[in-house]
Amino acid sequence: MSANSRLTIAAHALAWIGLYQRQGHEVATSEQIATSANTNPVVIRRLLGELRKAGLVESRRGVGAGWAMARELGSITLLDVHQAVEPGPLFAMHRAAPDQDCVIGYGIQPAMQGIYEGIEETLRRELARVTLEDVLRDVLAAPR
Amino acid sequence: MSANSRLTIAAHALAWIGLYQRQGHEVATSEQIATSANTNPVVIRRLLGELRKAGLVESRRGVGAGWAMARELGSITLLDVHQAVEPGPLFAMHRAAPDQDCVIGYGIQPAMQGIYEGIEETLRRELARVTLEDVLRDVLAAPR
DNA sequence: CTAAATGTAACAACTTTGGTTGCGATCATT
DNA sequence: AATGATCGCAACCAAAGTTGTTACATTTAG
Repeated sequence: MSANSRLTIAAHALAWIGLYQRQGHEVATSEQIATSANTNPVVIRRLLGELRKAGLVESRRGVGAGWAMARELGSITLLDVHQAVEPGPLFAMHRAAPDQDCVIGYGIQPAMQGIYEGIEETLRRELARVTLEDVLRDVLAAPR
Repeated sequence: MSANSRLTIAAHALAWIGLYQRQGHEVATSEQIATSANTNPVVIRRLLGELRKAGLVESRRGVGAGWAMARELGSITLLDVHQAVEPGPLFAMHRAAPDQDCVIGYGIQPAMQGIYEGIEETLRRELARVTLEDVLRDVLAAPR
């Protein structure tokens, strides 16, 4: 699987905005976040754009533009973030439909879909147990 | 990600071999399995090659060549299969190291790694609950 | 010796991911 | 009204991963 870094970067950006606001600032810019995450501002804006669609952050344009949390860090879980930035299932089915004249080919997809559904439900439950407040706490707890 | 179909195809191949052997055959060929899975024999051989490295199947060459289970279906879990064919973590870190002079940039990776480790452990536990015997049963239980 | 299948390398097509550039739209401040 | 910083978004690119395909040497029972 091509593991990607979307969830990591999204959590990074949200923790950054959350901390920055607690330090008294109104909004954070994609440029500031990109510097911290060592990536391009457009990458950050793309991700934050999806998080805005999900209602997790807000953006302002014009003078004093930037990003702010739309909800408390403690009320947002990694599941919210994951669903906002990571579409699609964990495991894929066959690229081309298997042979329907074969017993295995006929039954394999419903079988695996049922199994995968249970696994993904467990994954969702686990992601939902971690809030951005937890993430920020862990980040700040790093030694030195 | 990019979700891929390795685990699905591997489970398909193993269920096919297992059922075929229960029907009294010694070995199954990559050609037969590829027909059922609607893919190329080389794709199947590649996957089975990794499963052989993991000790789940055996292969014979020469006349009467093909593949056979090395262990009982009931003793192999989807975790075994997953670990054999899907290397790497579920979630990736930043592509380039984040800014170590930033509090968030400094602490984000250890924080997320700790969180991800817990989630992946849960995923492993869940995969380990399903055996290939369960998969074959579900496959054969498909209606019609 | 032969035929059938594995083992493996090489390559192509396609998709995903992340990075980059460019530019119009926005808007508080002046 | 002009300005300048920033967002919003489209377009494009490079790198990597996935799957399919061809080719061919190797193996081995009969």
